Amino acid sequence: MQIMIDIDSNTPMFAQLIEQIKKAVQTDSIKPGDGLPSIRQLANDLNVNNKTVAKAYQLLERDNVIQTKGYRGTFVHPDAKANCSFDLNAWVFEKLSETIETLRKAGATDSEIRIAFGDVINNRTFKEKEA
Amino acid sequence: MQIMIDIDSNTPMFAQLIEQIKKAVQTDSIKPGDGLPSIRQLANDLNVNNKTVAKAYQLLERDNVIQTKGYRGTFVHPDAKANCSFDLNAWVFEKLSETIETLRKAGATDSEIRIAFGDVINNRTFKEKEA
DNA sequence: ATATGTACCCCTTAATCACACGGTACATAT
DNA sequence: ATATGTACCGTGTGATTAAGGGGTACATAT
Repeated sequence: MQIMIDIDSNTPMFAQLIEQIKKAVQTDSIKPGDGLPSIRQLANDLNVNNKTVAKAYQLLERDNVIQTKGYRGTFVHPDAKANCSFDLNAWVFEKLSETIETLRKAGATDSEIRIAFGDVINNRTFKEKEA
Repeated sequence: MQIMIDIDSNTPMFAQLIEQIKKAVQTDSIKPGDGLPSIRQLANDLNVNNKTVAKAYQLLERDNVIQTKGYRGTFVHPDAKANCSFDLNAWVFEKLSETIETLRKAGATDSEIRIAFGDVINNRTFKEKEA
């Protein structure tokens, strides 16, 4: 498995990592149980920050594509191939599309929608905007 | 009907205008058919920009609280009092809360949700991020 | 000692946005 | 002429964010 990172790409580096590792799983380039390079090592090889690799690994583990076993390292998840096919971000995109379409049809301004969205995601209860 | 604007308030000026006009309707301080000050005049009285007043008026008209009759001026909507009770922004807030809660429970990161939201509301089709 | 994932603290960069303002112009009708 | 709502061009300010980096530390186990 070889990973290439394009610094000048429009897609962020951690996303490139996720893409390529998923592709490696889908093409059987790496199989369940295989060990992945450690965060520090991969970061060093690619000349990126540890946190960038760690971010990619965390998201991959959340999606059950890889598994981290503490001090023992990181491994490909048993059901990696199946879990690769589900794209959480695509699903999030769809759900938000539906909701926003509803709000727009109700006459809400994009600006209003954006503000309400910001309030919700920052756990600001409605109309409670302090100084 | 008297309107007061607090420049230093945390709530934007156009929102203050909406609040006070709605309150004036709810307290029968102004009644359906009554004429409202013109945009330019109210802006001048309050020492704010025309566009700030215009924005408030447009939102009030969308919510059927007031009615603009072109060159004849702006008037209180026949069903103003009833339409005042419905707060579109509160409804938008609720709808977004439900959706975001669903997404969070599915494991989506707030950052991921924010990015997807930005893509949707800017009419960027999924994963089509050009340079 | 060494390596593992992980969790904090800090920072810079570029981008986006709400809010408000300024000006200019238009068709409408008085 | 004058006033109405409306639409378009622009400006600037302050806030928020993603992405990435730098550093330091921890418990775990070899």
